[in-house]
Formats: sequence, structure tokens, C-alpha cells
Amino acid sequence: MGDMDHALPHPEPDEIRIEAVLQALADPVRLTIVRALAESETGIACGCIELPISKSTRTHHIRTLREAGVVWVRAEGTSRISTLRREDLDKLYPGLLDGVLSARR
Amino acid sequence: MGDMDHALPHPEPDEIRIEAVLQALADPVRLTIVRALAESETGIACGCIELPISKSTRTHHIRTLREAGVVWVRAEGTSRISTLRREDLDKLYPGLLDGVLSARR
DNA sequence: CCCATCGTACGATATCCGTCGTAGTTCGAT
DNA sequence: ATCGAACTACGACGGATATCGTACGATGGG
Repeated sequence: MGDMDHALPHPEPDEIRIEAVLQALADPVRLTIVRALAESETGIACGCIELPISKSTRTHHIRTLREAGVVWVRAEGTSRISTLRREDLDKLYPGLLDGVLSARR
Repeated sequence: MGDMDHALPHPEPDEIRIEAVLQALADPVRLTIVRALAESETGIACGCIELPISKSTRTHHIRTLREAGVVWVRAEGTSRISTLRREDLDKLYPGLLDGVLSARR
């Protein structure tokens, strides 16, 4: 087995664009994911969140969130553990995340 | 001098959905409009903002912002004056608007 | 009244995006 | 080594949307 550097690409804080973040948060499914992540300090596997969508769509949404700079994704066994990029987002856009999370469902 | 009450429909605060607000803010053109509105207390006419788009596209974006609950639009002569719905947004999603407006351009 | 100005309405178009199924990869367990 | 589970890659498809031009409506000044 070759040792594969399969680290997923994440944007640096200075590469994060507000339009992409807002676009990422604007989707109902992704908002559900972000809300779930907000309640977990350690991060959770994408597959654990109950969502009325297929596996591949799930992958698509997680990638969208990752590429926008909203979540970290790390490999752990065969799972991908996602966590909110709270610190980066709070620093870049203070109040934004809390404002979004405070919305009634 | 006829009846001046041709009010445009605006959502009530309890009708405003976070997904619609985020979607509205996620567009570069609309974000430019919101930034311009944020710098004016009295509101400004849509047509005054320099934008690389046509008249009809402008109308489309203003309507999107209005229907999402992001702006008030009132008629004034032949113009439409837009203002940010700061109070409503701050109450519904405290920090969100400030967070968005704090983003580097 | 005429008309220029500002905005809206409507239809057309191209692109984006959320969704899916299928096939393939990686990893841990048997 | 083989298998199943978790996830990704890719292509396809349909609906949403950003854009435009043109036509129309309303307003206020000559």
C-alpha cells in the first residue's frame, strides 16, 4: 500500500469568501448539517446525520461546505469527520455564525 | 393626485426565513446593494448604485432582497427607495448582518 | 398634453446547482 | 485475501436563477 497523502483541500482563512460562505449556508440540507455540527465539539461523521438524501448528494453538500471554508473534514478510518470552523468564521465574520444558528427552525 | 398606496409586498418578521435571507445575501450584486444601503440611514434609490447590470436585472435583485425580508422598498415619485431592514434582521438573527458587513471586500 | 425618466412585466436564454444511480476506492475486520 | 461499510467520482437530468431586451406603466416637468 502506497502511503497516500489524501488530505482534503481546505481554503486558508484569507481565501474564504463571504459569498461562498453565505451560498453554502443558504441550502436547507447544509444548514441542517451545520446545526448538527454546532452541537458537537468533537465533530461527527457525515453519515450519522439523518438526512432525506442519497449518499452522493451528502458527499456533494459536505464538499460544498468544506470548499467554502465552513467545515473541517478529516479522515478517520473509513469515515469522514466534520467539524465547524468556528474560530475562523468568528474571526472573519464576527456574529454571522451565531446569528445563523439563532434562527428559529 | 390619486391614491398613493401601491405598497409593495414585504414579508412580516415571522415570515422571514433564514434560508431566503442567506440566499439573498449570497449574490455578489445583491451584496453590493446591501453594502451601499448599510451606509445610508435614509435609504437610496436602486438606480443610484453603480452596477454593471441592466435595469431589469436590477429590478430582479431588489425584488429578491425585498421578498427575502432584507430590505424595505417604498415608492417616492418615480423612484423606489430601498432601506435595510436592520431592526428586523438584528432581532431575528443577532450578529448576522454585522458579520456579513464586516467581511473584507 | 407631451414626453423624458424611472421602474416593472414578460419572455428568452444560458448557466448553475441539487439530486440521483452506478461504479470505483479505501479501510478495517474476518 | 476477501468482504462489507463508508465515502468519492462521474455523468445525467430537471429545476432554479442571473442575465438580457423589449414593451409597458406611472410620475412629474415643460
